[in-house]
Amino acid sequence: MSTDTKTTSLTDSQQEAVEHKNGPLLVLAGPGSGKTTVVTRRIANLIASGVPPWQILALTFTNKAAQEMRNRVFTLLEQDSLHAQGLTVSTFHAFCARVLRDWGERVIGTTTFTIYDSADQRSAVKAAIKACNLNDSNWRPASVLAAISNAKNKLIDVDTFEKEASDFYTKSIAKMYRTYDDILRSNDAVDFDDLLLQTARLLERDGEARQHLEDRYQYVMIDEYQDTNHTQFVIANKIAANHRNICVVGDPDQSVYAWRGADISNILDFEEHYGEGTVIPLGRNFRSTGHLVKVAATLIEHNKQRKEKKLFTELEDGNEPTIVTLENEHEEAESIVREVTRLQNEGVLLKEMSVLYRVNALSRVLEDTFRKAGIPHVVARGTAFYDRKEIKQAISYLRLLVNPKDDVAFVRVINTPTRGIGSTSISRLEHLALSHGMSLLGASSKVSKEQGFTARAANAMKKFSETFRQWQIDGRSEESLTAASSLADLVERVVRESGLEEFYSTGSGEDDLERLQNLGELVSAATEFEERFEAENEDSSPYTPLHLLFAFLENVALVSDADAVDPENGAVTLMTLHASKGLEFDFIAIAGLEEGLLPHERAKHDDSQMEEERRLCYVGITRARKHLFLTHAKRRTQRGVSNRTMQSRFIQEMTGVSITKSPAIEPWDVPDVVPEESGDQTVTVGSLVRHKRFGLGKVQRIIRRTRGSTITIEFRGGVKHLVLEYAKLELVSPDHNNSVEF
DNA sequence: AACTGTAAACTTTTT
DNA sequence: GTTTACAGTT
Repeated sequence: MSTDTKTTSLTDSQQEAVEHKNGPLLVLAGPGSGKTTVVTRRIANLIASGVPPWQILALTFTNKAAQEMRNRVFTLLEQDSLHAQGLTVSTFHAFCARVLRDWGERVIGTTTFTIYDSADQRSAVKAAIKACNLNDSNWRPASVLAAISNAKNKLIDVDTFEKEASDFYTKSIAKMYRTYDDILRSNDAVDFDDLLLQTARLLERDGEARQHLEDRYQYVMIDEYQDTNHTQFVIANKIAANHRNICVVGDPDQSVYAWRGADISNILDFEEHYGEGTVIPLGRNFRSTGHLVKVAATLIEHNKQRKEKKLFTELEDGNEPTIVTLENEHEEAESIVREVTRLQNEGVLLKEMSVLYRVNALSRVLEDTFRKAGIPHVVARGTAFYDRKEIKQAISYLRLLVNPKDDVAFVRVINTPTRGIGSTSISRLEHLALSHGMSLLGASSKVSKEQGFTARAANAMKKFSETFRQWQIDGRSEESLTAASSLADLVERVVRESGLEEFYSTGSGEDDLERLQNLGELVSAATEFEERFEAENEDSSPYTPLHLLFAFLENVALVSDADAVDPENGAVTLMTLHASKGLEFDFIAIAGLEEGLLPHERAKHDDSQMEEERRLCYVGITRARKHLFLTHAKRRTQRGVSNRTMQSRFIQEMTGVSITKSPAIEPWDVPDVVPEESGDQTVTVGSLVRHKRFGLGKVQRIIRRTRGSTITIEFRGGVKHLVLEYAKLELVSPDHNNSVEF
């Protein structure tokens, strides 16, 4: 809630939570109950009552949540002209990364580790499966990884896992778990789960580290406590073991991450864990109008494994939620776009509207429809930029620069762009590195023809390692310490001297120009990061470019989709239900309320998973302040095939409260928001057409078939042969001979 | 070694 | 409908 100031009045329970100082405290905060207000005011209150800010640790799940909390505490404190110097507000993962930067030597043997993303994890686990001589068609990387991740979330390290393994399956996993971890260790790398697991192990095993951290953080706060896993519980619990000043905030009804190892008993058993703890329920909803609160409450009451909790509001009844049945996903998207337009005319701002869905795959049709209608929109995908091929390549160069032991990064870049080093040369190098106990980059400087390398490969490898040596020397140089943009300079230099820039500027590929621009954007991102970093660390000693690069890469590794939600831009936000947790909008549309989608197919045969789906729906509904628009389509095309659907059981469960069911839209009722591009338009030889990716082009030739007609078009970047039905061409100027229908 | 085209798997949700 | 893996070709 943006209206938060020190003078806003609080309810008695809110007040009690804010003033609670010592001892364990659980705040059971229903949706819209002013949770963030309570947490931020409590922090401000602690500081005002004399607690030094650096003794306070507040943990969240996303960077965005951390940032918002930090900002609001700062705002509160400024009015009292106090300082928040040293206050730690961070995500669990970023906090653990920082702890391991200080103490990592004792658990993982290094403090300068690289954080592996899911693609890196995949490479590592594939290597592990191979090293264990197991068949990788029986052992799919994804499921092995899931098993390992599961163990790590439950604080089961390799040794423990091995001891407990009894059957063939578990023993095989144990073997791969060990090999996988060995690979990570020899590469000086950790995965996401390791950040938590290794921190927990540190706290359990190392008295000195534990002492240091519990002395430093006298007050611990955890947001979204229902989403913590066992490992996170142990981390918080160890830090707070002695002073017991732990305050957790959460709502069991909003627990939607059990699939990722979140352990709901953490919040349910809080009172058992901390005998004399205080529990404060916040049930009054300040966010949503009456009808919406009622629908949400009615739905969640269908969950059986649930602590009964009253959810109520004193706001007016407001609008009734609308449920609409549509023929297919295109009509669905159109109906949402129309509703957005209608509300926009009523004065609701686009940035106060959001469209939610169960799976990312649903975003495509919605996106297309919004684009065609010309309505500003953003898809919340913070990770998308860093998933791009060219960005991954550049990042791999940078990672190898700060961590020469990162063999996964080495393999990714040694021959991109191509330098005449193929798979045989690489496996030869791998053997060489293994027998000398060296990293691949280290070994690459030592190759010679005598070891069986071709002259071309040997020279290319030597040149490659020499480039890195030079970057390292310059990255450590004291000279650039005072330079205003040392990090951006370094990134730019790596992009250039790695050959990536040249590769994409001279390449013949159609999206090369875009890729080149993205590389430019990476440099801008580095500049931005550098400015922010320096503003936040003003009084620290100057950093070398390599130090900055280290921090930049850590930042890149820990971005999430939810971080991309920017309330400042005037656009409708499209995102998954999961990503919407913790946010609120005037208008919420939820698409795809169908069996198999919401609830998802995989939850159908498991009661507790089904309840999680219901909670997910509940989370979505409770994001809305004033308008709720629920849709389902009778047919939906997924993976290229159209299927009949059944409406979600959740729709039935919500009836009994006021709901407006709009009839399906009749064909003649479809407004002109979405002009069909094809229709009766024709493309002919000589026509000017526009293609989404290739741009403008001239039609040279058309080969007609009943299905799959091919069309030859001359674009600026070259001649292309496309299948007419799929090309999604836009006619720019028609020509009237030899016409062909779309 | 590098490039090209086709088969197959894929989709739940994410730090 | 998209991405990745692999096989075949130059």
